[in-house]
Amino acid sequence: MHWADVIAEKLLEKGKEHVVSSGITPSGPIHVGSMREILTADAIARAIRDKGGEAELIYVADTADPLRKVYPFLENLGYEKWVGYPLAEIPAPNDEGTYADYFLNPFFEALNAVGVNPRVVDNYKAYKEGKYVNESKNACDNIEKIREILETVSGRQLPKNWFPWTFVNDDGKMISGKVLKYEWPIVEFEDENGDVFTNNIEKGEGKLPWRLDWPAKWNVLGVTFEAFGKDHATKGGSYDSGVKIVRDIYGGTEPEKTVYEWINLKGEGAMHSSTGLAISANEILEVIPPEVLRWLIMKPQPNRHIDFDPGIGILNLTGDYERVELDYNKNEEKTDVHRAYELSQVDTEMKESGDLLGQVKSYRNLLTLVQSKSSLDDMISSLKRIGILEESTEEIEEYLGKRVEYVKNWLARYAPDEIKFEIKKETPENEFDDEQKKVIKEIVTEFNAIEWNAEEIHNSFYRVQDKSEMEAKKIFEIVYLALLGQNYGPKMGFFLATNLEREFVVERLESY
RNA sequence: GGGCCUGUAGCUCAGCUAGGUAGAGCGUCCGGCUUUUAACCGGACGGCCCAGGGUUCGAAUCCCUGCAGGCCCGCCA
Repeated sequence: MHWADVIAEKLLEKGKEHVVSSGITPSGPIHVGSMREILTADAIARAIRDKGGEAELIYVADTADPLRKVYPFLENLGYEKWVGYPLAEIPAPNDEGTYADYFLNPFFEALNAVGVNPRVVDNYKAYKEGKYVNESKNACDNIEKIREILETVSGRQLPKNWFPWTFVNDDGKMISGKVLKYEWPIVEFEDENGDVFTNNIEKGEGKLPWRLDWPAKWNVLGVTFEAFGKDHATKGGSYDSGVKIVRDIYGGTEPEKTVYEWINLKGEGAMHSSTGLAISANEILEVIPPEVLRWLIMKPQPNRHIDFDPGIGILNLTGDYERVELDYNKNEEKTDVHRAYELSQVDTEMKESGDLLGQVKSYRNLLTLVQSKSSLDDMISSLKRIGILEESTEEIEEYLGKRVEYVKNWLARYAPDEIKFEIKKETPENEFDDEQKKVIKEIVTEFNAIEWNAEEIHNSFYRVQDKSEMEAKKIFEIVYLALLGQNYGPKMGFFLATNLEREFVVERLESY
């Protein structure tokens, strides 16, 4: 059984209705690794619904968190002065809206593209609206109990004057301080300079510290399931303390959990936006279709790490997906791999085979097409000319246009050189010997005689092989050299028939 | 120091929750389709299931002890 179904069944044993929560702090560009959290949650929510349960997917944006430091991507933008302020109150790098929105909005676009539509909870607003009042009061009234929990579970010593609240000073900066006086909902405290401030907890001036904030979310939102990274799962970590706090302090229950592994950039290590070693979710969606991004995460078990290779690995990833797609449509009996394919669909309604363009839509074939033709119109008329496409509709053009964009972007940004080629406008310099020149003549003769389609072109290479006793491989090389200036290239039949006029090819060959 | 995950065919992994004669994809080799930027179809080769112990009629699967790799323990997914 697919992992999402296993978890869903376990959850359904406990009840029919579920709240599946996930969340990320929008402190920078939200990268592919972060996608794993919400896509894992989404898969489980879908699996619950598929089995007749009800599931609501919630995304908590931790906009109340302070900016921790000046990240590499913030250097020289004057963010030093904003360190310590809530992300919801800091201006965006482009000065339009808040810092949090600046990073959240593109992420929501990405979520929308991959078919994830959670209810968004803005944590900053939630505090301001008093959503956490009960939990905050319980926390402030039970300092000693909480102290004991945190000290036992995490094994660390809390400061003498520890108070379960992160304060803000009059500027709105989040600071630590020493409590002078507490009388719900007002807390009076002193910062390290001896300045005295008051916060009204009821009004969300300040927030609960993380270890209390997380279980408060569980309680307020009624979370029954959450997938989170292993940093929170360590023994004595925030999940462990959260369990005790939600039970003993807030009077609720902890959610079921799944711990997922990180996504590494192949050969470089875990993605991490603060070190710049990360590819954002949006960047990836410019290079592969959304269903393939889902596939990247749906296929492996959550507890296995994923090596993401944006280079040649993209060909394997897309090829893998396309192979399973064909297999899915062929087989009645569905395996876990097929289930992973279902969960990779952007629309929950399964479409009839995605066979809109047959083999042409394959990433690999489009690589050839894109590198040979300058415009979408050219591509479409080529496809029509050789009969792969009977008639172009608006739907097809839009579909093909999107796929072409992915491939173009990949070629420009990540593709290794071996994959790239260019049809040379000027005849490339080649020193062909007599034998090769003889073969060229025979190729020209063949090309002039045949019907200009993929199959015939291929056949002609083998006829020349028989006549000339030169290996077909060598003959292919000659033609690649003449057209591309390199001794390798895309599948010849499809390539020539689709992309080049017979006259052009013949003329080029005759010029040697 | 504490913890989590992983260790099964050359590679990537499934199988382990509820023990019952070892699986897939890719690669390799052979054959076919008149063959290619790492295409398609059929077949074959290929594994002391990390090691050692235990439970059991029976263990890749459960328990214990090691070893190796990755990672986490700072409100970093």
